[in-house]
Amino acid sequence: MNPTKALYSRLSHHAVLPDGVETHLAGVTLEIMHFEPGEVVVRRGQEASKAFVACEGWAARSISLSDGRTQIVNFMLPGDIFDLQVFTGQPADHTVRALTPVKVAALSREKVMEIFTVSSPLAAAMWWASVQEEAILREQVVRNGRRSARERVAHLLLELHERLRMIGEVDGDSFVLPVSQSHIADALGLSYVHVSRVLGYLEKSGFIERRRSRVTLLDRQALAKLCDFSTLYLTGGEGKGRLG
Amino acid sequence: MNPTKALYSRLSHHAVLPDGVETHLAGVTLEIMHFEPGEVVVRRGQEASKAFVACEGWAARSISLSDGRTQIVNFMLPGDIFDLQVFTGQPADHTVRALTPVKVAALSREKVMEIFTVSSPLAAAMWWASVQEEAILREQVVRNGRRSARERVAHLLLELHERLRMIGEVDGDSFVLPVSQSHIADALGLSYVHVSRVLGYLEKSGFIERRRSRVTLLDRQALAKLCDFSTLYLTGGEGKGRLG
DNA sequence: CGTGACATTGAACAAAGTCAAAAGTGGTGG
DNA sequence: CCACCACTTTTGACTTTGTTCAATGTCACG
Repeated sequence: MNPTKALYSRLSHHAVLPDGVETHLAGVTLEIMHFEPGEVVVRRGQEASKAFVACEGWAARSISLSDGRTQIVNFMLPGDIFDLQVFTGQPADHTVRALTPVKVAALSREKVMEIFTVSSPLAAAMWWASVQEEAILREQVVRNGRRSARERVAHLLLELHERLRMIGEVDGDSFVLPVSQSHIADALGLSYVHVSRVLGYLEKSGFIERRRSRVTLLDRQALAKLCDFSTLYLTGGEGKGRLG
Repeated sequence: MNPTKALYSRLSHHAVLPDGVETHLAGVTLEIMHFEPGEVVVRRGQEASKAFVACEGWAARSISLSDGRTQIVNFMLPGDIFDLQVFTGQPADHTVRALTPVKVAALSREKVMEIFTVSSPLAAAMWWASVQEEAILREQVVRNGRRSARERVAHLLLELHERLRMIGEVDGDSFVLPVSQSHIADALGLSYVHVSRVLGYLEKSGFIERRRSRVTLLDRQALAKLCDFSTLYLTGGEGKGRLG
């Protein structure tokens, strides 16, 4: 996906962006970078010098304990903006790693400033993106803290479906889940063995279907009920948010 | 605590704030609000119209499932700035509730804009605060996702100690923990019964001491080792972060 | 004193983890 | 095309961790 397009489609999904923004965006030159699965985009401890816009592929932000236990804090999908902390020049507290072949657009500190200067609606849109990212993070806390394994898996599937829907990467109720069960386990704070069991259960019970890495949600309603899923945190209510 | 002072001391702890900022801050009129324990500061679903600076007392941001299970997403201490999402005018995805008698300063959308306009270092400082809040949130995900009950409790105690230290509310290695074990349980994704057991264990093993609501960390080193605690996410490295 | 909220403790139970082995899956090179 | 490789997924047996239920204790405060 074209980086301008990825960013624009993501921002415009919830924000009423005024005309001309797309042009502003197009005017910002971006440095494109590629990463293969497993490669590190941002390393914990390194001072942040760039922000990123994901264009293609999946990446994960993770934090590891010294004994090797790893928690994936969130998945990053095309259109996601991350590491806007660039302003503070602090070392990253997390590592970002490509899960599939990934294309990202890098934004230097100056570029980000330029965006903020050039277009205040755009600045607001980035603020919006950061607010949404935090909401996703909060929901992740609830998911790992208060939901059972079944609920966690169902909830994650629904979240991913919704987020992918926003960027046009779903085919009806089905989408490609290009990560191993072990990654899902690291995101949900479970063992990969248990994730396998739960996915098996969801499939046998008719909630989902799996073919290769493609997942189909056979009954979104039932799944949502199973895990008390609400899209509030993703969409910010039914309508589009105001900006500016 | 004086709201200007709370905000200033919090911001200055990690940011090199230029002279004059304190004056700018003092110039911003703030609306002070009080809440008693249990009272709601921000209700889930309500459109955000104000941001807040906590001045005195503890509050908690929480999200509940429809069957009553509750997750405290984070504790809010004096100096914390929250709900800066005010810009987007979205409904809150969470509820903020006072845990002790609380004093907060409310900032209307216009006030926040004013702060951003009046002082760009101050704007940067607020950005910094929001970056730190996100880091705390990420660590919360790791804590609930990949740490054992013992580790979670120890980790939370160390985090609170550090955060309280930054605002001058510790007495050496001891501090007041003005919340019930049931609140701690809701923050850590555990049952309150188990929190009681773990605190009992930590006390019997000589890691901590409890007297009324005061906790003393008898061996911070050992506690930190027990739960793999690092202050990186709170302090952003050893030195002060750059801003602006 | 008595009351209500909070904390502790024990026993039975359930959920998820660990360990180990077998069975797919997909990619590569002969 | 097939054999081989590494990786991922599945499955079973067993263990561990934390929950639930219920009773008992403690403490501040009227």
